[in-house]
Order: sequence, then C-alpha cells, then structure tokens
Amino acid sequence: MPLLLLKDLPRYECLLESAKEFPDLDPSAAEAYLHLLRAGDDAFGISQRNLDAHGISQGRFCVLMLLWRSVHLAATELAGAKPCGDGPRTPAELAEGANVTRATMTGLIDTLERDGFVKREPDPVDRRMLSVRLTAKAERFLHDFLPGHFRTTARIMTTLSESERKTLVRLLTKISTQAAEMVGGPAPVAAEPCLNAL
Amino acid sequence: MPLLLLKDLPRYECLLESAKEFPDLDPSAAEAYLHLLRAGDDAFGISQRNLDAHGISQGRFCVLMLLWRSVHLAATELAGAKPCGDGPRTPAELAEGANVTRATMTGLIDTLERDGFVKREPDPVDRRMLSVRLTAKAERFLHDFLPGHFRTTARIMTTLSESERKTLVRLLTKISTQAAEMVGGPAPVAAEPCLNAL
DNA sequence: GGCAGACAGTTAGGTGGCTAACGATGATTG
DNA sequence: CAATCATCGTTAGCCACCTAACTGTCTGCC
Repeated sequence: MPLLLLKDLPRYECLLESAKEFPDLDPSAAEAYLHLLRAGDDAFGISQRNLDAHGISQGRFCVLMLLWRSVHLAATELAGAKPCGDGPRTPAELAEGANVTRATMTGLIDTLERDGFVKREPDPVDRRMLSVRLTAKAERFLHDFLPGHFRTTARIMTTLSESERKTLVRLLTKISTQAAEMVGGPAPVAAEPCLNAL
Repeated sequence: MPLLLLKDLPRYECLLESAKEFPDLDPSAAEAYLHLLRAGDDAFGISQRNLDAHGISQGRFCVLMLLWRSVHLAATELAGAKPCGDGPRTPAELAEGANVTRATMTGLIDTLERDGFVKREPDPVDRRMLSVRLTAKAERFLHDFLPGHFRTTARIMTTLSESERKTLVRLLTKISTQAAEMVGGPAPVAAEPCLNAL
C-alpha cells in the first residue's frame, strides 16, 4: 500500500470543532474526502494482498494487463468485434496507459524482464522504439491469477446492491470530473480501451 | 501520486465482454472498484499538487498533522472539551497513526528534522523512547498552509450536494467495513482521534 | 541478581514513484 | 542537405514505502 494515510478518520464532531478555528474547512466535504481516500486505500490494499501472495506488484501487474489486453484484443478483433483501441506495445504507450513516467516504465520493464514475464524487442521500422511482448510464462501467470483476482474485487463490493453500485459510480464520476477540471485540462472523459481491468 | 493506476477505465460493455471469458468477473463490481480507485487517486493527486507546491510530501504532512493534533488537543482540553484521545508523540505512536511501519516513520522524521519542522527529544523516563515535537517553523507552516488545503479539498466535493455526500460516505463506509472484514480483524470501526484531517 | 523475552528506534537493502538530463534517432523545414 | 526540433528509451539521484535484522532498554520471573 504505497499510499500513506491516516489509520483512523476523525469523528464528524471533531471536524465541526475544527471548522470553528478554520472557516475554510467544510466539514461534510472533508468527511467525504477522507472517506474516499480511506475506502480507496482499503480496496487497493485488499487487491495488493492478493498480488503480494503471488509475488507480483501492482505496478508490474498493471503492465501485464495492458500487454495482455493487446493479445486479447487481437483475438476478439478477428471475431469481428469493434476494436476497443490498439493495444499498447512500446514503453511510452505503456507509460501513458499506466499513468506513470517513461522513466518509471523503464524500471518496471527491467524487473519484469529480469523475472521472465516480458521481452524487449527492437522495432524494425523506428530504431528509437522497442516492442514489449508477454512471454508464455506471463500468459500462464495471468490465466491462473485473474479468476481469483476478479473474485476478490467482486467480494469487496458484495455489500453494495446493484443500485448502490450505480449510485456510487455516478458520484465517483462526478468527483473525477471535478478533479480533472481542477488540474487544468478539460475532463478526459471516458475510456476507449477494453479490458485494462485491474 | 504514489498509486500506479490505469489512466482510462474500461467501458462497461468491455467488462461485459470480458465476463464471458472470466465467469468470476462481476461487471458491476469491477466497475465500482475501478471507479473507486480512480476517484480516490484523482482526489489524492489534487491535494498532492497542493503539497508539492509547498515543498512538503504527503507522508511528511501526515506526520505534521498528527503532531499538530496533539498541540491542538492540549489546548481544547483546557477549555473543558471532552478529550478526543491522546496526541501521538513517539515515533511508534506516529507510525501507528499514519499506518506505516516504524522504519518508515524513522525516515520521515529524519527528513522532517533535517528540514527543521520537528525535533527529537529523549524521554526522561524510558530511555528507549523519544518524544517528537513540532518546531515553531512547523506551526507557522501549518497555519499558512491549512486554509488553502481545506479550500482545495472542499472544492473537490463542490459537485456533490449535502445529501449526495451523506450517501457517498455511507457507501464508502460499507466498503471499508467489508475490506476490514476481509483482511481478518473484526472491523476497526470508527475513530476516536480529532483533527487528523488531511 | 540475572537472564529471557518484549519493546523502541534504527539500519540495510529492495522496490517503485518522481524529475532532470542524456545520447540516439527521426521529422521538419529553411 | 543541414540545422533544428521532437521523441524514444535510459540513466542518475531523490523520496517514501516495505521487510528483516540489529542495538539498546525495560520487565518479569526464576
């Protein structure tokens, strides 16, 4: 769990108390904010435990999923499905998809290659570029790992009904949109890629 | 943003598609899970930007808030308010409050001390222990920084009405409770501490 | 008294984030 | 054609997280 967070959230009355000293503190907003980070971290931690048990980190898993999507897409596209976007192949595309810098992706690919999950191959056309491919070992790993991973994430949400899930997604989307607005760029709305599910 | 995450979330139809291949994949659960991590990361990133602009990291800020709470509590307790819990003082207590290991806390206190925000003092009674205190510089920093921080977190939530915030907190609490159950321990219910608002 | 065990803080070594700067290659354009 | 600019991947160095092992100190029980 890379996210350093407070263990216990403050009681609502304490927020109210603090708001007297800090007029800028909006108690209900702060409460929602803290619970969002807390719950996100909790859910993240659960899936992290799963990954740890299989000796793979979140970052590495993310790269594997992005690459696996490429393979998967190629297959479904043959079946005539509308393409969900090209699968990433190069380190730069992977960095973009995983939302990290290219330097970080270099490090991730280093360790994945060291552990035999991935291979770097030179691009025949543009000699600046590389192509990153999954090894058979990685495909076996994903095939074994994913079902349990999906069960775990499903279990985190078992306490919510279908309509509660819809409501949650609606509220969270509002927050993400607002956040995107705050960083400057005009809302990177939705998604074109397919199963980059983690 | 220490949390490595996918940039774009998969479309719902793509989740449905993938569910055909993986019966364990519950599309609405996966959707909720992904949006939760996405929104949590977005909100976290916004406040991170704020901290970066002031040259302080999330981890360091967390420690400052825990220590500042001690001071704050001492003050309000004089005023007869019911105590919201003892403020953490020792590295071990701080590690517990910030949800990191003692080793990590050593590193955080190292850099905070180096930058003059904090001082280590020997405990007069138990020579194993230290007491960590805020310096005047840190108090000045927090006094200047917090109002803007509170405005930022409030702004993230401006898109939600009061009742939406209540709903969100309710759903997120359910998730946190479920997550706590899954890690083993019986739900670390709520919070005693006061303003460890981040 | 003395020794085993518990506990506080640190150290060492690994991972995964970041920025900044680099060399190599490709694209643009005067 | 050559200079410039953009882009790709990497490197170097920082920070913050982890686990495991260590040192020093207290506690408790023969």
